[in-house]
Amino acid sequence: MKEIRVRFAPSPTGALHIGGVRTALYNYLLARQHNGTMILRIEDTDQGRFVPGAEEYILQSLAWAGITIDEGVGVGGPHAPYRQSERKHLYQQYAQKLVADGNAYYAFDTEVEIAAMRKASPNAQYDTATRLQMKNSLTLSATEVEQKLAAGEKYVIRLQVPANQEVTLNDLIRGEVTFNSSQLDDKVLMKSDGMPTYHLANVVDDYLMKISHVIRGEEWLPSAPLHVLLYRFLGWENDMPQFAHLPLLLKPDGNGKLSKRAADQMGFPIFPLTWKDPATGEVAKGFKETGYLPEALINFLAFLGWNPGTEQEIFSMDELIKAFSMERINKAGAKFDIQKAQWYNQQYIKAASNEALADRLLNESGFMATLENAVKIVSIMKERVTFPQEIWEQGKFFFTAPTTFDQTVVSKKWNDEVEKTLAAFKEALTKEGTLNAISAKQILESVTASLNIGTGKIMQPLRVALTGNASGPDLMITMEILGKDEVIRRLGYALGAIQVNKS
RNA sequence: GGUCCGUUCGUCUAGGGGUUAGGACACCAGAUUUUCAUUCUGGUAACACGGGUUCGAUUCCCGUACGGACUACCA
Repeated sequence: MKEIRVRFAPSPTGALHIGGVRTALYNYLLARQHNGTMILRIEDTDQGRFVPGAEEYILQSLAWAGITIDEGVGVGGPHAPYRQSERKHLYQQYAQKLVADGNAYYAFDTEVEIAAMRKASPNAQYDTATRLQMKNSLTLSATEVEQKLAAGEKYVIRLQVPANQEVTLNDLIRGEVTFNSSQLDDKVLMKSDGMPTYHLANVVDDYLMKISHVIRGEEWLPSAPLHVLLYRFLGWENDMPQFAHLPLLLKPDGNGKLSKRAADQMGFPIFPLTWKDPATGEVAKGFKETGYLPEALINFLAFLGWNPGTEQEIFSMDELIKAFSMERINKAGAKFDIQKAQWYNQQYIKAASNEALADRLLNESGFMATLENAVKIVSIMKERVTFPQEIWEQGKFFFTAPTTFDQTVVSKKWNDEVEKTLAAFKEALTKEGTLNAISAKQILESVTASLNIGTGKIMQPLRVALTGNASGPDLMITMEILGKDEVIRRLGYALGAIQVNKS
């Protein structure tokens, strides 16, 4: 079998969209499964849309997601450079060959002239039907063309699409797809600024870089026959890569392509990392900063449009690599269900090591704790949260003594009897040595037994006194983490601050 | 408008000429838990429609409807 060489080829026009991450992922999965090569090529042929920082952002995003690049921008390789702007000199010769062979031509039309042609009839485009009314090397004499070129007049090179030919491509996901060439327009291959368009550049580069599979979004399907024609005219049809057009990621509600606007409305991220638009200064929070674990996001993304055919839902990257297959990619677009993403994240948080989570707590929460305590806090909190930061948001009381107390519990359960019991508990604690979850429970039980009060009556008030909250993790372990002195201190404060219900 | 692609629970999907149409998320109920969350158990819920082909179609074929993508000197 031919060596698998795939490429992810984004253009640096802004932050990498989550759909782009999935495209990169599928490419990566295929490459890794076959010991192939994953290539990153930057398609920056549109100088007008270049956004500073975008390329670096793409690199960082892929790295965060765990998608490693074997060859390309950032790592180099035998086909360098991998930035199309730096390959500019390569494309002209292929355009020239197409012109020489009668498969492309020079066109000198102005924007205004083209607009007028389009307006003239309903479905007009620059194609076999209209090209002879336009200003190009097909309608101008050879000397006129020479003169215009010599005079430095602006021109583009357009593909001369043959009339009425069936162009069929075998898409790995959709099977045979056939187009009639008469529907295709004479796409611009070389722009007037000397840069190639996407169509020429991607065909030339994929050929030169020996790409075996072009895996890209479905939005490219309509222009795929054009690319087939290009391979044919360039004499590369036998080396043409296999095409696979991926189903689109759709908005969660309604229809249409998932967009930043839709994501903003629904309140979830759409970029892997936080992105600050250099032009507007607008900041968009990323999946990473929202608290998504890269492994969870990848697992979720892999399942949007693909599934292993088994009932297993949790897959590590290595498992995905083993299980992945192009045949099992779906045809229909998939709505982006952020709730499922959250569920995945929750699963991965629960499975994450306490050490790793403790590390994040210590580094990101701004709270101080011993490593031992951090590990304990994380181990009881991680079962209860979806995102890492919720561990310290919901566990804030571990670090800061409460000054306000849950009013519902106070008004319903705080009374003289409770106060007496808590005071006795506090008293009993002072006589103890070290406090841990087991001894805390024993002391509490002996106090409640001696005062003849049900444990159930005291638990909620005790929790409120200690944490301010009506609910939370296991109270005995909470006390162990707080430590004896702190528990006594908080009890003392609560006893003084909370008003007894006089009734 | 034109071209192309698509259509199984609300969502992601499995399945495939004869099935109680399976799983997961979400939702609902119950159990467990000192609380909340977790966990466990159970439940509601789907083959877009119309023709064919067939003994039989959700599955194959053709239409229709609906949805989407594309329709730039953007990728």
